Amino acid sequence: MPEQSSASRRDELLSIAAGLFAEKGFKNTTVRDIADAAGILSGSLYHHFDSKESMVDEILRTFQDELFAAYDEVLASDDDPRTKIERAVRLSFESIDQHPNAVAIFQNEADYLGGFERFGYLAERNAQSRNVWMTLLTDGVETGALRADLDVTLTYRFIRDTVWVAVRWYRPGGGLSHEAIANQYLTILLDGIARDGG
Amino acid sequence: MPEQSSASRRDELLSIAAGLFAEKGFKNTTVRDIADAAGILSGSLYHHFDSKESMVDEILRTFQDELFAAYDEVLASDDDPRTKIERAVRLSFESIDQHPNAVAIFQNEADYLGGFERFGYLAERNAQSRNVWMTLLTDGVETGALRADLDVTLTYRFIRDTVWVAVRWYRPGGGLSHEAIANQYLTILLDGIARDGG
DNA sequence: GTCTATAAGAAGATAGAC
DNA sequence: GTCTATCTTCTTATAGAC
Repeated sequence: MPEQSSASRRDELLSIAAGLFAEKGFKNTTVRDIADAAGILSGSLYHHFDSKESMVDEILRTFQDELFAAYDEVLASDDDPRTKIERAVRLSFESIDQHPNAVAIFQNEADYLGGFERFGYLAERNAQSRNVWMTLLTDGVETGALRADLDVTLTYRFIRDTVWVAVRWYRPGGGLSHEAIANQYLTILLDGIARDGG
Repeated sequence: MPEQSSASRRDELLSIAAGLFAEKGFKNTTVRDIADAAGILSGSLYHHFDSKESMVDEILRTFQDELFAAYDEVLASDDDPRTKIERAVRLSFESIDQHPNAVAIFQNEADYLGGFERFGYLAERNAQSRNVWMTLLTDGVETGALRADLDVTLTYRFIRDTVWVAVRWYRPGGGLSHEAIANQYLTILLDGIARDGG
């Protein structure tokens, strides 16, 4: 099965590239870096991919397709608003656990890459994410699960940034599981760090 | 006064470079980009600076010297632990307001640049920041101002990341002052977003 | 699927004139 | 303090052999 073998090699190279892009940044990673890490010469990469750009494009698209499918599942469920928010937070940390490189690349490069036509879908996904969270939070306030005086827009940005920034220090397989981090995060987010009644 | 005029021009160029580094990233900004924005040719930049690297170095050093002087002042004060934490948070948002470009550059590039000997001081400053916050939070727990069961290390990373990430969307002079953001942030952080008693 | 060889352009930096 | 002119190196990408 030549196609399957070819596909595996593609995935392997993509995984190597993702690790380097995440660690050093897209621009700081040369095609020679990727080829070296894969044990081949830089020209050989072009048998598998059109360009360095198309590599990062494929990494980001694959990751985002999966992530937003998961968000859609939460939105479509009939859980109560607070449970939906918790689920959305948990699946985000799970995503950091499963695809740390893709998350890191997205966090570090999306702003810059999004300015190019080829990566316009990054801005669309950003708007889609905003819709998901604004819906969850607005429902939370309307049903009384969240404080009535909550600034929903500010809270959306707060959650978005604070969840995904964990990719900077979280290491899969380390002492702290993504479930434990999600629990701690939800505790801080939903109950605050001030002493009860303090 | 040739020195003063020279110094202003230096600062002007540094400010232009900082804006580009913050917007596009260090590696994505060429010396030609900087020169174009300043209305001169790229070669002329080297009358003022040794290299592109020395420009970002000066930007980051200046910013960090000021920031850590402010932290030291809070630490040395005789405010109670909760007030110190609030002050540290407020001065961080003020720093984002005053030096948004330097903060953005630090957030985006410190991890990568810190790997080079020349930028080793970035790792030192990182450790120093950790010490500041661990001290503030440990004091907070010991005096009963913060929950006794708080994971201090996790909370430190949480505060560090959540405060500085605001540089991604905060715009000085916009509808929201840095003081207002600090207040909202402290409300979420210290009281949580859950309904009282919910 | 990888290698050899190389083209084409971009980027950081320099020397000396003005 | 800036410009002209240019060097060198790095980087992406290509063509064709194996």
